[in-house]
Amino acid sequence: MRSDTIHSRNDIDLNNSIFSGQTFRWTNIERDHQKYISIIDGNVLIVEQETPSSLRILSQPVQNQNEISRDRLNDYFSLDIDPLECFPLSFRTRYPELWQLLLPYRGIRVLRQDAFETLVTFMCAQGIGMHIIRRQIDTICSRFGRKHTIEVNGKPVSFFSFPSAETLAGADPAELKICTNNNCLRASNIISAARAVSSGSLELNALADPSRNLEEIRETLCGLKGVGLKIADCVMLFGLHRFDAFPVDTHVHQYLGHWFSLPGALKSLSRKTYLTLQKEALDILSPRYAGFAGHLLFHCWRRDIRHMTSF
DNA sequence: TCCCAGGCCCTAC
DNA sequence: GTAGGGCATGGG
Repeated sequence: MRSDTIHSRNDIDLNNSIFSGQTFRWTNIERDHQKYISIIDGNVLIVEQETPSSLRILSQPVQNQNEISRDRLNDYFSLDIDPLECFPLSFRTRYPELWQLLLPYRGIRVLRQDAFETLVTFMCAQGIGMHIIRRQIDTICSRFGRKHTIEVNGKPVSFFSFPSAETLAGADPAELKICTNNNCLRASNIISAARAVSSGSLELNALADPSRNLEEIRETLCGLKGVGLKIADCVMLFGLHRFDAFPVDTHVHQYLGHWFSLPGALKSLSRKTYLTLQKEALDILSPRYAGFAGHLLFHCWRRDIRHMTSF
């Protein structure tokens, strides 16, 4: 297994940052040592904290694929981005108390994840708690993904990769329903989305072109059954690596009212309210990094104000 | 028991 | 255009 170390200008806290919610595919295998495992680009990766600003990564390619490069890891963990610089000076001066509250969250990264995996993940995240979402993804992987067993400190550890679009396109709806919290409609929608991707009628790679217009991408994604504004924005932020995409979920809806007193936050989150709130948020945050900044606000809100511990 | 959790969609008005 | 209910389950 190859070992590598990647560094960041900022502190990185694995337990409190990278894995705090934006991905459901990293699993803690050694809580005492903060050791996590996942599969990225056909490589089994084990990540642990080396120093406050560096990660030690053990990687092993699966199925004779090439080893993952250091550049790719820096890209995946978005170490090219300084989270605090995602907030404009106007924000820092206008909201000094909130700014102080955000400083401990400087280690939070928005991972540049796989688009299809992100799409399915957020299709599983409708109106239910974080632990059920994680359970759904775990079950999808264990039933439809490929099993990999590697050795960690002399002990075998088994892990499942996320299934391909082709695999989910051919999934039995009754079996997928077991994975989607018994929700038939959700299972059916995921199969439809997988068929769109595997048949080529939905080209996620083309949507990842950074020169493309956000609204145009969102319109395409919203053409899928079971995908609305929020899920489309999450796919753009986490799966298409568009840090300018700003999803408004129930928590964002709440903090936009609490911290910024946006009048739209008092209304229910209809399509119209969603778009209004999003536009108003972009006036407060830097448009280029609104989604990245929003992710720090999201976790700060959940942990410091709502005192939620799950992620 | 009740409310809400990283929503979406359909119906009634 | 907006409000309300269904989908589903579990934790606080």
